Amino acid sequence: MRNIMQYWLMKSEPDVFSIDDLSARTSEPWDGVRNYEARNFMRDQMKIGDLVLFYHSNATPSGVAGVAEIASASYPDPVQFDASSKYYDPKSSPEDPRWHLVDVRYVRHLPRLVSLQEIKANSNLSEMALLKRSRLSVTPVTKGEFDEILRMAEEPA
DNA sequence: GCCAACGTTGGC
DNA sequence: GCCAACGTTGGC
Repeated sequence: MRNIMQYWLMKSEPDVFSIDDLSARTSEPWDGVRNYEARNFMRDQMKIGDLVLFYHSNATPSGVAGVAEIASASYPDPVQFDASSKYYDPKSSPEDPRWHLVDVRYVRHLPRLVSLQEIKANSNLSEMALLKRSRLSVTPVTKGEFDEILRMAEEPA
């Protein structure tokens, strides 16, 4: 039986790691997430091949810049054990890791950025978790929402 | 750079 | 277990 494809939105600050950076790599471990709900999505629900809206946060403007895909099963985030990392977690251990991640792989840039402002203005997207949970860096997206964002990117802003 | 939203920590 | 203090996210 084949798995049902799921859709996600993952935020990254483009000054730190942008869709251009992702496109230059084979895949990227999505490390540093330190929110339990976001972790649970990665650890428990993401499957290889799920599609991701790559969202630029803290940007001018912020918005969806591209598409990525989940490229690995979840595994413990290695930087949680690295005392020199800003993401080091002294309460975690390899025997009982607290933080898990997945690898993310570039699929494509959108023809243009679909801004947060446009997303807010589109009544088809009013239920997006992005809008309801503005601080969560990993959120689920419905197929309808995913398709709508891609459709918007094909049209002039 | 400001600050509102909101998740986490820790004293009690 | 409550909740005030604190820290972080992210739009503007």
